Amino acid sequence: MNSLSDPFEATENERLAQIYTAAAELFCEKGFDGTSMSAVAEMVGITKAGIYHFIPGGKKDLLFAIMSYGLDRLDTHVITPAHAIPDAEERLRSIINNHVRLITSGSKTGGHNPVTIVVEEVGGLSPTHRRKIDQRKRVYVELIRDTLKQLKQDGKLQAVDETVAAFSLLGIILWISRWYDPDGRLSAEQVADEIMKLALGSLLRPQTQQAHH
Amino acid sequence: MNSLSDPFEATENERLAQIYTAAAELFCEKGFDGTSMSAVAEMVGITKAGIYHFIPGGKKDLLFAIMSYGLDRLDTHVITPAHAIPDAEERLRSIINNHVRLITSGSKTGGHNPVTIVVEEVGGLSPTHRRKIDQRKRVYVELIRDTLKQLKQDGKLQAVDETVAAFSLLGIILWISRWYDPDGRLSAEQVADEIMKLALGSLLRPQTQQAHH
DNA sequence: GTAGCCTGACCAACCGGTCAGTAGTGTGGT
DNA sequence: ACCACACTACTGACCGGTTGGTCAGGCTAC
Repeated sequence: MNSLSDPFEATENERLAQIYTAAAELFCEKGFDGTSMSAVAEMVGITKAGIYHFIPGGKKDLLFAIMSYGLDRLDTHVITPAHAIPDAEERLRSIINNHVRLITSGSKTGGHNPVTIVVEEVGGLSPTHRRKIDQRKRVYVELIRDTLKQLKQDGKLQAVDETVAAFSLLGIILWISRWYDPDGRLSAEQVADEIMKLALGSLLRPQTQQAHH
Repeated sequence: MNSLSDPFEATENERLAQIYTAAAELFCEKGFDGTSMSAVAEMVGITKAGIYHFIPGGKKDLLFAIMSYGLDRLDTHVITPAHAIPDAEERLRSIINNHVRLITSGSKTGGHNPVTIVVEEVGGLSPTHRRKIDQRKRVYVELIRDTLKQLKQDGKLQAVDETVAAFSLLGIILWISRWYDPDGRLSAEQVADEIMKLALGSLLRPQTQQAHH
């Protein structure tokens, strides 16, 4: 997707990784329009002109790169593992668990992570970039919806609309970053367990629910 | 709350109502920082200086007024009716139903409504205004959580954490405005029904669930 | 020497906000 | 009937400051 592979964790191109990390943090904190290039530069420790030496495309390309990275993380940690699971119920459990942990673990590393930025700030993208981002998001939604449809074919799904159920599940998960406090009463594991209980409780038919360890 | 009562529906002070409506639409569309005063003025049909004749407090006060109006709508359509219902299960049904309909009906009137703006853009407020908005939001969360606690005392609640459940319910509802299409396959009533099914399915214990007409 | 990294000075455009002034409208006095 | 006054609604010009972005050149390191 990006010309550079995983810029956030690169050991070479250290400056580039610093820029992406700083921009991601500031975009999450103050929003895309509320963050200036000078602010990003200051956090990295160089001049604004220095930023444009590494990011020739400017601010919009920065946003696109960060969103792409967030979706890359979703791909590797949630979507790809899910594709390897044939059983629908097991796949749904995997999706919920991995996505919740992706968000809660991200908020532990000093605030916000690039995974949550993808949701908002789509307006700051160029039409071409926006189409790419939107399509990747749609792929994820369809993964969830297809899993629910398969669950229905297996006779395990309650009498609910799959589309509404898929979006509701997404709403629960994406909302976590707004209220979860890693130093609070509940650990990330507890939150993941509770979300799992809630989601499966409303989706699976009672007789098919079974305890999981 | 505001020095002017319900500026969005006032027949007098027509210009003021126009300004609030235009600003709410633009803030939802492009974000607070992404919207300029000139843009608001242009949509209303007057000059930027003309805006400051009606909104002496400037941009921040505009945002605060719009958020307050959104919370006013939540108060009158969701919170106040809920307080009148002593039974916890019935009260929960009322909250879900009214809040979902408030959001779906709002998106029918030409895009976004001020109810959804309250969630984001809190960073644009002054500390004093932010405290007021945050406190009103907290009141609503506690209404839901208290209702769940009472449900637990009644023995109707499944074995779930009330806080996580309350936030998850909020996540489902607030996320609706991001995907609901009033011209789409599902009507507002159908969406409300589906959400109700999903939410109650994960919260109420099976033996206590009963069909509602 | 030359290639990559980075700076300081600079640019037009735009930001939120101010202000003097004006057109129109109604009011009161005579 | 007429004028003087006041008030509201609004404009156009303008302010200092900041924005995203550029560019010529300097400083290393190989």
